[in-house]
Amino acid sequence: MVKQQVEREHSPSMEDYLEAIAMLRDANKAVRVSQISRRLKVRMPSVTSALERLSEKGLVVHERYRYVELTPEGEIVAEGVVHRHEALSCFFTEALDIDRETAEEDACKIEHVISPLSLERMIKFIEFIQACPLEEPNFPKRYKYYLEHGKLPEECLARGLEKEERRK
Amino acid sequence: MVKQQVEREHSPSMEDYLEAIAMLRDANKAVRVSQISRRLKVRMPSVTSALERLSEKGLVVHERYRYVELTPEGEIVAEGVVHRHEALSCFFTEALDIDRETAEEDACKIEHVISPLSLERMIKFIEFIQACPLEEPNFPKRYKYYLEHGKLPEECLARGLEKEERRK
DNA sequence: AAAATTTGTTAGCCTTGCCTAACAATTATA
DNA sequence: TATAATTGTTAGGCAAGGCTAACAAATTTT
Repeated sequence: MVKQQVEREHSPSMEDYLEAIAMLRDANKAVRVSQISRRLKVRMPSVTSALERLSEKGLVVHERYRYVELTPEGEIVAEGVVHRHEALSCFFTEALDIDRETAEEDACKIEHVISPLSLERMIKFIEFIQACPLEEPNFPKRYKYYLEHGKLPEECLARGLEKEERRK
Repeated sequence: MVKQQVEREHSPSMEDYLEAIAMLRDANKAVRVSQISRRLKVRMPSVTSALERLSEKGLVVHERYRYVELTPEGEIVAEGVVHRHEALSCFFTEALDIDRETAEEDACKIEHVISPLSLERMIKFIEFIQACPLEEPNFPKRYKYYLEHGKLPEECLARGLEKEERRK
């Protein structure tokens, strides 16, 4: 709790709309009110009014009854959201071994509130475990073993103990 | 982002109030409107009206001009929030090596949206790295080295290569 | 091209959750 | 104990962001 110093530029809701628009466009779908509505599971009038608010902020262009487009600035914001989303969902699946669906759901929520630092660290973390593939059992394997058995694999403990012994 | 199937029981705001009440009480401070107001950085009338909403849901007891208390049910909800908060802030500091302040801020936001599964995995993850202390350089050290130098420590790579060699 | 369907908008309502201003109760102080 | 200071409440406002109902434009079908 305790409020953050700097208020976020855009609300979670606005970020969701921008993200949805960017992703529909990237999927080569016409970006229409109905598409956004379906994707975000809100009714069309909610989309219309959201687009109005986004227009006022200069983030989208939308003529009545026509397609929706991002402005260059909207593009930048959307890109940021998508990037956070992808990093988070990757972290959840790769680092924490969470199923894709849950990972996506959590990413959708957390992308709106996570700090740049924490996000950066999650990305570094993924890099880190990907840089460890030579060790056997490597990081993800050991972690999965721990998830399943509640302890580290034998050989891993053994290796640790060896070192302990040697130290004496 | 695609809505979650199950709507959260209580809003982030309500959870913040419950958490604040529990923590003030645990700090042996009188739980008064003014205290909550200070802690959450909202004005007193906002607290009064929030308490009214919480009363209606049977989560707090609050007589006009008097102290605030949690009901048994409010207690359970508050406990859940505090638990999520602590697990998250621990994960950020211990696993990702993030400074306490940022960790707290992020925990405050994410505690309201994270799924039970992801939370559980973060907890397991902390257990996992704490179960690795025998290896040298151990997990947190290697991770910190990676953060600072952008690569794994020499000896770590060397060990990996040895194994590669042996395999040939 | 007329009719039917789909899509989009407008108007208007509702809840949440914050705010300020004004007032009331409580507590502390002279 | 009377007054001052603090604390809390009430009343009322406002923005965000959702909704439905009714209507209008666009598109598709006949």
